[in-house]
Amino acid sequence: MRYSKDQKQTTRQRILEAAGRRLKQDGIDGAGVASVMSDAGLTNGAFYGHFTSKEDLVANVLADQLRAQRRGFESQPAGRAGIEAFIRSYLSPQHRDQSADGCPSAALLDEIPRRSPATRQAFADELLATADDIAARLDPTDANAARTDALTILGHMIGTLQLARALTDPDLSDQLLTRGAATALKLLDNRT
Amino acid sequence: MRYSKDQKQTTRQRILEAAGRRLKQDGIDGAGVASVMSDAGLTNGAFYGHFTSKEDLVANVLADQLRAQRRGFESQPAGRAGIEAFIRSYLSPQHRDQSADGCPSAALLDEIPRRSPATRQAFADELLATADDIAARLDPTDANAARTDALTILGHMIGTLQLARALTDPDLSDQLLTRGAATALKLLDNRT
DNA sequence: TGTACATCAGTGAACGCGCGTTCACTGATGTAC
DNA sequence: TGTACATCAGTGAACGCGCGTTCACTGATGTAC
Repeated sequence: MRYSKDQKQTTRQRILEAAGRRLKQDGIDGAGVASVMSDAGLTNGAFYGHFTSKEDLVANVLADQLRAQRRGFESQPAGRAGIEAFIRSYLSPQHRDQSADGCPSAALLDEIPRRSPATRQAFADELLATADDIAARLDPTDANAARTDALTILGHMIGTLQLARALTDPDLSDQLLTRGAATALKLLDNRT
Repeated sequence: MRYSKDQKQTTRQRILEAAGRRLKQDGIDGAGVASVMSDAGLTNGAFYGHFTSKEDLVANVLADQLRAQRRGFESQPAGRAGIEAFIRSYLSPQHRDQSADGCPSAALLDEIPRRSPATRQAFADELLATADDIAARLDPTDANAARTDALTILGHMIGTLQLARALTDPDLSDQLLTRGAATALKLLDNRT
């Protein structure tokens, strides 16, 4: 069958989104091409019309997910208030309980160093773009120091969320999220 | 062949150690039973004389790795100085570059929530034991608040190390480690 | 003390299965005349 | 405008491979007599 003009791009995006959810839910190694394609309402074979390999998909999914997250951050209120809103929603029980819809870094960060150089670079580039978005609100006068501070806050948030997800005691996990968010806010205002 | 009295225990420990390195290097899904056994100098078949399944191995490896890390922490100087030494060595370039010999949480934390309930519980129990060790040095008078603070510091350290490993720019990664360590020490002394 | 046997940690080939990937094919739509 | 053909996104069966797991077997050592 032949489809309308931008059908292929639409399908590609559908695969990327289905893959985003699958990878974040099951891990990169745990998410098979067949299940991703099935989630996207397609069959195996169509995959290689859109991506050259699973690793090519992984790189594109990570970039796509990080861009989507960045768009979410950019839509927050300007300045410090936007960072605060981002931190509070990031370290919320909802985010903890909805990995498939959540931050790709929290779901997959420790798997990144094991991927191909191209995948690692795609991830690093997009993550730095997010860090720079945060940095621009932290301190527009010293981009370099602000970037490192933004990365430090991101690392703190990612590690806290991962740990909250790993704990089996729900009350303790809630307490960690609350404490972690308070700490992140403190890092915002006390950067020296 | 029949072996000396505690040969089996020794072999089991050898498998656990080989598996620890493999899992931390290749991820849980990425580390096969055959390669673990080969690393331990054994063949496939012997595996099931020691563990009932790969998942059984995973739970035991995580517990074993966390206990070993805790022993390392306990051998540090007493009090705050010991925590400081722990933080500095944790957020060092050496630790970043030697995942196989390093912290199991940094290598595997985002994979824990996808494992079986028994594995998750084993991980959570041993991690909390470490958190309580740290907490005891933070504030012996309020164990509950200190535990949450210890978890917050641990989450911060784990996320920072993971992020430093994921960055492709070595200078930026170094800066993040330095900044992350300074921040961790600040969290130590400024717990309110 | 010497011999026969039982034990059991470890061997290594084989199992079914799902993985990533390939490829001959389909068939609805756009294009040419 | 109507018909014939080319295009190409998607189908679905098949490929080799490595996975976790099973199992009949080996053979050095401990035990019994």
